[in-house]
Amino acid sequence: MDSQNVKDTVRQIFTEYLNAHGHRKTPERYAILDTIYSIDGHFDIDTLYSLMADHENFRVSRATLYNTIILLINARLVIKHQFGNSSQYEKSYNRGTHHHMICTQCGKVTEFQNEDLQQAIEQTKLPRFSLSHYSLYIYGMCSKCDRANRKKVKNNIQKKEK
Amino acid sequence: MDSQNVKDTVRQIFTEYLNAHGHRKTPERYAILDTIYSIDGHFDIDTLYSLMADHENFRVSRATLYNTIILLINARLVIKHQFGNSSQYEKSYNRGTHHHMICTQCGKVTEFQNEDLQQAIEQTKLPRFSLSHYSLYIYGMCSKCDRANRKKVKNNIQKKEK
DNA sequence: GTCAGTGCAAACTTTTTGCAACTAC
DNA sequence: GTAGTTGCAAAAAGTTTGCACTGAC
Repeated sequence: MDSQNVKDTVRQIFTEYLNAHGHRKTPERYAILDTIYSIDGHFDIDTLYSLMADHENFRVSRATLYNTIILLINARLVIKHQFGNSSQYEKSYNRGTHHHMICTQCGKVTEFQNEDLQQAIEQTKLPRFSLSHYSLYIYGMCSKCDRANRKKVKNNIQKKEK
Repeated sequence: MDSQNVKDTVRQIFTEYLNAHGHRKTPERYAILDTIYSIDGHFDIDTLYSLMADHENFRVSRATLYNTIILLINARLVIKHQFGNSSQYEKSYNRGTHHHMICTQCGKVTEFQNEDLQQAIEQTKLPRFSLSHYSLYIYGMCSKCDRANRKKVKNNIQKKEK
């Protein structure tokens, strides 16, 4: 499915959602949806705000962004993550399942895919719970920070032995 | 392992960590570690702050709590979660690995264990990354909300048919 | 015309930071 | 003694809220 096709489809899904819930179909809402579906990977409210002002030439307030994102989450068109300080979001329609590695030192987030892992999670029997979606966050140290840390520890041990 | 034993062990691990990284062994840090290992389940900074003031009779500033928690996370004695608005923490030593189911309706967080799932995640090869811990958050609907929802939908349909 | 939705600014919450005082080493 | 830590208060960062105005229905 190409990018324009996806945008059309999600716009339609959103329209149905808005109708079903008695919400108004404002230009702001569609502009936000469009912008989000132009972004690859994660974004936060601030990034979205800048993107809309700069590229879409459609200024919306942060309050509206927060309001609209909640609708989009409920319509299952956006998912919310919470690593680092600010909430991160990403489009969810037509996007391959992926997991996240988060470096506890530098905060860098890397995505990776793994079919076996995905299957294992999705096939798990859950006690009295119906799964809608999930997030797997793997914390640890990226190779860069790991190297820096080893060096530091080594130095401290040497210092002590003097 | 009984509770006091665990506390002694984690204190020792922390001491080693502090030594290795050239940090000082202050009474505040050990008091915080002790308090955390007296808590079952999740807690946030504010709860920890109150607990220390009320029960331990050891007042530490929030700034120190934030600072120390970072050390404890790096020492792998505490893990951090981010559901809801504020960060949630929990002790991690000698605590069974568990996953989280979060109800998107009522926000209730339930823990569950699953050996197969745990193995599948831990045995996954990660590209240029050393795992320290991970969090699996499964979103969906708990049985209670699910029932309430079905009822509601049923009522709406009946109402419509009148 | 009405009321949901928007923009703006203020309020609020959580976390970080700068600085003086303190203390572990 | 001195540099890492602490406490405090101020600031920053992210999000929510109240209110007047706008525009979708």
